[in-house]
Amino acid sequence: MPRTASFDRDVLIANAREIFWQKGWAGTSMKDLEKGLGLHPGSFYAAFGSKDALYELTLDRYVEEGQARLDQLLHVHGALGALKAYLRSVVEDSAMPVRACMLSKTLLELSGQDNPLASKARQHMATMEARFATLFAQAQKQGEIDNVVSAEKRARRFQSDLMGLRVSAERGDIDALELADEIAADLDRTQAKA
Amino acid sequence: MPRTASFDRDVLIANAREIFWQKGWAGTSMKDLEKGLGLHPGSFYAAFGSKDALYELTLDRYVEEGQARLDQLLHVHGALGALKAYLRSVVEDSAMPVRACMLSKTLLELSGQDNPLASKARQHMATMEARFATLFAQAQKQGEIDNVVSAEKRARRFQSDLMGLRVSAERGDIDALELADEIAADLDRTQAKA
DNA sequence: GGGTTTATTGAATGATCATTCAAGTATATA
DNA sequence: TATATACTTGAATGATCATTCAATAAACCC
Repeated sequence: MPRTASFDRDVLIANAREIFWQKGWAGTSMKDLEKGLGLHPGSFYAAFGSKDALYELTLDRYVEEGQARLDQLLHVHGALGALKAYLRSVVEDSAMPVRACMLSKTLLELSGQDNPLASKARQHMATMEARFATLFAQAQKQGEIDNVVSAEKRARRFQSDLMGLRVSAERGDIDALELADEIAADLDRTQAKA
Repeated sequence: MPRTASFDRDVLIANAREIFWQKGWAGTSMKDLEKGLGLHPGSFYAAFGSKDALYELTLDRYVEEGQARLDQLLHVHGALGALKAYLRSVVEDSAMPVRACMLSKTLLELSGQDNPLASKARQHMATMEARFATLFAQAQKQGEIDNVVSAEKRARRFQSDLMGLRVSAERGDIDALELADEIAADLDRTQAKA
């Protein structure tokens, strides 16, 4: 029957994620993708349909990997430890091409233009937030932190701080690891109600 | 002598700031600017030189206005009160077309492409951070907050939290004002060393 | 190994991008 | 009112954008 494709779709999506993450949506041209993925237009469109469709796939992949990393940290450090370790990991992991969160980058670049990808980023943020809430609830249940403030509120604040940390890290002129540790240290403290 | 220009340059920069802030750098086309400013290409290039040059002007303007707003809040609420009020103001001010910080948007969109405007955003962030540090030092001097942690460190954390807050606010699906109050409440608490 | 089927190639498409510039127009002085 | 001077206009520029498609090449089944 037919000829088999010469590329590994999964690898291509991973490469595309790196390119999009670094250069942004508008900043990544088809030429960049063709060069980075080693694909000519015909193959590209046959495999992914469009630039936007591939971007969406990379966004999904990005979140899946974040969740997997969090699961792994949970297994090693427990709930509270995982949350703390996650803060460090996002600014110290040298495998990550960019410091800022890809969801934040997508949201900030595209929400003003009502691009559907911005909504997609919003949804993924909500998913991550829910994941954080589960971990906070677990930490509370195990007595690692108090339950003066609900796990949901803790999660929302955590994600906000996390995104701030990662924007700060993108600046490059400050000690992001120190900042991460400061945020992590706050997790231990009894939370005051706003 | 010559004919006088029919437009107010200051008003045009303010309009451009709004357009750029909302739609982003790549998301704003010359057509958008021509329409939004009521300027034809010739007039535009005579007045501003290039799209990038105007963007830089709007970035400067953006920071000037932020500083002015902070000065005003300082006069009304004092140092610590100004910092708290600033947190609220960035998410509740209906005159602001966008929630996310324009410096963050610029940095995240353009740092991956090594655009000089990203460096400009970085510089402005450092300027704002220094301004915050001055306010924290003042608050410490007046005994409004402890001095366990230096004003500079406080300022860095404050700006990080602020940027996180504003990215969160851009999502639109969470109560940003509540989040702002939570961050503000933390300013009163004795700061633990990381 | 021939035929079928699908992957690959790369030129072509039309749109839009930022920018330029020559021609036309209005104003302020003299 | 005449003229000099600068502003305004909008068509034209060449580059680059994402995407399409007809032609070519390769691999699998019979």
